[in-house]
Amino acid sequence: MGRPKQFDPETAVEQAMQVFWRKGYGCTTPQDLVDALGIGKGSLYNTFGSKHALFELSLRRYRDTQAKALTDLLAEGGDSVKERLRKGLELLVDMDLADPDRRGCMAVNTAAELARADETATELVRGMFARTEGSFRALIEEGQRSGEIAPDRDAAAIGSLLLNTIIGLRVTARIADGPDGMRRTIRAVLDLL
Amino acid sequence: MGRPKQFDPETAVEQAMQVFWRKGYGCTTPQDLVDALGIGKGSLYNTFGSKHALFELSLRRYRDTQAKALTDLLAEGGDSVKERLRKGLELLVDMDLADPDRRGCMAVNTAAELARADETATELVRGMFARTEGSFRALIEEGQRSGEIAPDRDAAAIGSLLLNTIIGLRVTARIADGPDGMRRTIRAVLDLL
DNA sequence: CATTTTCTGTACCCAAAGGTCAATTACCGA
DNA sequence: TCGGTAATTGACCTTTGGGTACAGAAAATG
Repeated sequence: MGRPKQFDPETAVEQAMQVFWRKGYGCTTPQDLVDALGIGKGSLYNTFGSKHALFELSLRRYRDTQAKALTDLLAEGGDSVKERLRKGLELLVDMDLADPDRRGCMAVNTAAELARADETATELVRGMFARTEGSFRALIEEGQRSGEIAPDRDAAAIGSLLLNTIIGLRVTARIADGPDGMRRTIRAVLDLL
Repeated sequence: MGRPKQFDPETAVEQAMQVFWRKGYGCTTPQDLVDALGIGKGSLYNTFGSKHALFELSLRRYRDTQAKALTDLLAEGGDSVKERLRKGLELLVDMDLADPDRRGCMAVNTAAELARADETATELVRGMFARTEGSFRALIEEGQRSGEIAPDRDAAAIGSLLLNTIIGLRVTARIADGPDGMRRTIRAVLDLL
């Protein structure tokens, strides 16, 4: 009962996520959000309570859409493990560089901006990183079972290395002026596998 | 002539750098700076002109002290190349984790926060990254000359990989709850060399 | 239709950001 | 010792941040 919302909260969170992703938490103002969501400040605070609460929802949404897309991509069968790795990394770089705002990864940006200052956000980022690391590790283990990767390699360590690699790549995506350095990085890491 | 400054500007920049490093540019307020430098707001603006100008000085100072320390460390002779690499990476991780504020790397944090919004800062960060990448590459080439590293490896690509590795590590340092993941990453990257 | 309940838009609020500006103070050289 | 110059202090200013309060609007229920 009562008056129904004139806007879709999920859509609003999606739009808020885009803003936070581009500007970071600190540099996003209530005005930015009001403009982007196309609703009044009253509705915004009535629905979400605070800028921080909306940020948390945005970060969760990022996890459930963007971060999930990466793990799905890696889990997809078809090619060989190494080929999937190569495609995944290159797709990531291409997407990051194609973004006109060069936002990189929202989780990485949040880690750099809010670690130690926002425990909830930090924990969400930790979770995303752990999940991605697990996907990489599973992929390596699959490669070991199929004989594509030497079985004496430490799959967990290589998983950590691969997670670390994409974190670095997505920071670099924010400032790189071209794809060359990042492609070299990908080449090096794949050659070493 | 005229009244001499009651404070040392270099010391002030150093203190400002510590604040910006910890809080980032956006979250540092004039009040924070006034408190940390122990001078009045008038003196601050009279001497440095603006928050942004002081930030730029701080970032340059970071480059000339912190970033330089890393390249110096890598250039130091003595051990074998791989040993120097291992020591350099482990020292970096230990230092980052020992920092009670877990500030990570100011250049990396700046890239995540200000890329696209502050061209001067972005350019400074690019410069630091390029210099570090060059140091790594030089180290690899030294290892190739000494026969420690296979000469058919692409030294530039491995340099990119190593730069990318420490960028990732220093983001991770901000949120990691322990050293294990980072140590695994180091182990993996060294094993692969 | 009246009522209840929730949403919406506008006005408003306080603190702080980022900075400016006299008035004052301290030094240097003549 | 005194004038000129530059640094300092602290009050002040405007805008914005982040949010609240409220009056009215629009539905579900009876």
